[in-house]
Amino acid sequence: MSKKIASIRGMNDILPEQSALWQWLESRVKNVLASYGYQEIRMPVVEHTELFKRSIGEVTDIVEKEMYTFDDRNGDSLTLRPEGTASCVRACEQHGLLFNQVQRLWYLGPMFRHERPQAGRYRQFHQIGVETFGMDGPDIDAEVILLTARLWRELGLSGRVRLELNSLGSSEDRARYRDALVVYLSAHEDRLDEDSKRRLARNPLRVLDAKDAGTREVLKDAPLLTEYLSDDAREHFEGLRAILDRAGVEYQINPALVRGLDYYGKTVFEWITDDLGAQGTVCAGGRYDGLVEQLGGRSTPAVGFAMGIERLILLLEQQMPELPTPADIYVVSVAENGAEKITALMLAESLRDTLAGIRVQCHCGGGGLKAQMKKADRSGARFTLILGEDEIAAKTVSVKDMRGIIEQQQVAQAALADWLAAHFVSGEVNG
RNA sequence: GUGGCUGUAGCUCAGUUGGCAGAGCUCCGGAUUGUGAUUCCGGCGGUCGUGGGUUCAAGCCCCAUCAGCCACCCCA
Repeated sequence: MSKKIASIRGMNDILPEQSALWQWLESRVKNVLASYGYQEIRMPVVEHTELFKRSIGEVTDIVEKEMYTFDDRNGDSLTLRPEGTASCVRACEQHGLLFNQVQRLWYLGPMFRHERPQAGRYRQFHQIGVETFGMDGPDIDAEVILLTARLWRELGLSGRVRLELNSLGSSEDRARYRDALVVYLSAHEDRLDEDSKRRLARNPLRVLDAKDAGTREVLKDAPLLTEYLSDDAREHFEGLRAILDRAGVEYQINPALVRGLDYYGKTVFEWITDDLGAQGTVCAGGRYDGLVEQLGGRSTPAVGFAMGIERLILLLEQQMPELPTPADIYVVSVAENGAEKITALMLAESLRDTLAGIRVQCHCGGGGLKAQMKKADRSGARFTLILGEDEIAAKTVSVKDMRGIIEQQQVAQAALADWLAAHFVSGEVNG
């Protein structure tokens, strides 16, 4: 026997048993997005490496050590997308979707980061992302957050996630603050833990959420980001808070909330759960007014977020919503071939023609009636249709209610669709 | 990239101080002819993650490697 080939580390198959939940999640999310008038955009999974370097930031971990980058046959450096925002901006810009107009978009798909796999973190993972363009007021920030709040209600996760909020100010505000912070922290560098020293050099704002006690002590007297906010940024943030308060969305201001990607400014937010171990962030986003220009377009305000589908699935698995089984009707016939089998297949076909939305599974392959009944049971079907010699001769079919509520009976084949429709539609059966 | 724990049947796991590889579930078949989820009986199924080493003998001890889980880093 030759050696078996396994999937790539951190890149998982989603098996039928799980895909039902994925589909349930995706359809609910899509409904909510549609209810806000958002439209889908689909981008390629591979882009020029340069796109991510310019958007995410050269010195971020993502770009420095987590990207799947390779040379195309013509020598171009290509990268499997580590996130969707850059691609989305590129696509919109490339097709003129941003000039003098407003866009509300969403996408769904796999992202790739070469990290060590862990609960809720994989090398190929899936995000549902939302990006809006052309709106600079706090109203759109609020809309996007209200949308996510509705999502949690729709998924039954409201009680398990909390919202954290912060404002990073404009990019100039942030730059001034960063300088002040670096000056302060450098003066106390000897009291910082190793991680924070490294961050100080690479991404100073991230020192803010250090866990080390000594570092926290130093941070007590550090300059505050809020003191560096421009009036514009401050008003924007207060405007957003006013809307959220009015809408009854609860949140916590977290001054240490600093998104890892370089392009964020002003509003940043995260939805966090405590039920997933170390990977608590389930949805994160914010405003990135500078990114479009940074990628060569005209200055365009933008707000967006992304949520990790695997993490949401992990949460949902803990509370399993009732999921549909594969079939509503299972068709069984006593002979593996011959008249019964042909009639069974034809009957199933005609039911699919007539009964829209009803799922009919026809038994194929061998097995006695007993075995076939067992399969019928496993399929979750409400009714099993039995075709044997007697039924063929009489042009009928025996209909068995697998829940035993309706007595088994013979129904004329010609009247079968109506019989089933009546029982499914009447509401006495919920398929 | 760093550290800790774990890899035995399709799945969940047991396996004594090294001495011929086990259970439950699933699957398949049977318990009077054409009727499922319960019950009873039987059967299929493993080079013990992989590669080396120690030993008369390795699932068990040693080394390496791969994978999974958990945490750090980072992030959805």
